[in-house]
Amino acid sequence: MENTQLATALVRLAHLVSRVYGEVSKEFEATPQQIQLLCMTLGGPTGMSEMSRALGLERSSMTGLVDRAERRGLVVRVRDPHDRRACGIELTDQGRKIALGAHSKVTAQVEALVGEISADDRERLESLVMGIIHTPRPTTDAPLQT
Amino acid sequence: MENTQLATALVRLAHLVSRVYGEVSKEFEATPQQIQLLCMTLGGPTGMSEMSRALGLERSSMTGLVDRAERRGLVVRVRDPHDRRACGIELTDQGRKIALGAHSKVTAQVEALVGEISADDRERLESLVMGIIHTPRPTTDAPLQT
DNA sequence: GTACATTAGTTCGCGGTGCGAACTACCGTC
DNA sequence: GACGGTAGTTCGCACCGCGAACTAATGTAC
Repeated sequence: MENTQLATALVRLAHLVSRVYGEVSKEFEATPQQIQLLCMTLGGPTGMSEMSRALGLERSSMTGLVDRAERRGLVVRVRDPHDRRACGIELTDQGRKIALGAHSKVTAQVEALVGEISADDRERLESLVMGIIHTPRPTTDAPLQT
Repeated sequence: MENTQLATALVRLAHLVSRVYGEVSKEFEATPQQIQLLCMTLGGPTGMSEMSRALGLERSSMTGLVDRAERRGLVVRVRDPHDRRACGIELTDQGRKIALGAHSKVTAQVEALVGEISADDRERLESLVMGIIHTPRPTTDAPLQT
């Protein structure tokens, strides 16, 4: 039987990263999903459909998430000049501030999770994980930004 | 400035693992949190407090999660013979069946995420990730089972 | 140009989820 | 026995995600 310890370890690691999101979002009086949305929007206005694919959400869930973020003054919907059906999601000043701050915190705390490892180990780990996340997959999952 | 690519890569990996949970839980007509609860309970009856710590949830959230799982016939609450305040959570036959099935599926799909890597790389990755998850932390986070 | 298929996003109903305050029952310590 | 602490629950609230059904708009074939 194949060794399943790697899979179990990756699940636990994922859980630790989730907890980082939980803690950081509390600091910014937001929810993990809101922080995820804001960080993803740092790269510039993005369409609802593209974001829902990237986040693995149904379109209706995306609508709700953006509604709540908009209601808090963190994002605004902007018209797509080329497609009247579509709209882009853009950060407000407050949203951008929170996105940048949360991004830094999440990064710092995930780095803290990794802890003190040698430069060789670090490079190897990064290379292996990058290999995993960049492997093409059948389902559409656009690269997720933090 | 320190390289943040590792942190970003780990966040993306965590997201991929979350999506695995999402997909597997749909197959078993459950939610990711319910699957997480059931898998954790495979190791035998566990107290609410211990589980809430392991899952990073408030006690009231644990109560709700167990309520819903119990209502679905997946777990039962059992009295603690030594402490009338406490109760243990135990899997029903149906719950155990789902837990075992989901655990296999999650493991297989996380393995599929990892993909084809050399035995050396695989061993190295496992070692590095195990190092991360077993590093002691200030907050109590009991080891999480899948 | 028109008809049809498809896409983008929204609305609605539903159930699940998580938090925190406040509470009760119980245990441990002095 | 009194008191502090623990285990778990209740309650109110807001957030979250899904899927069916819908409208508006775009793209494609004829």
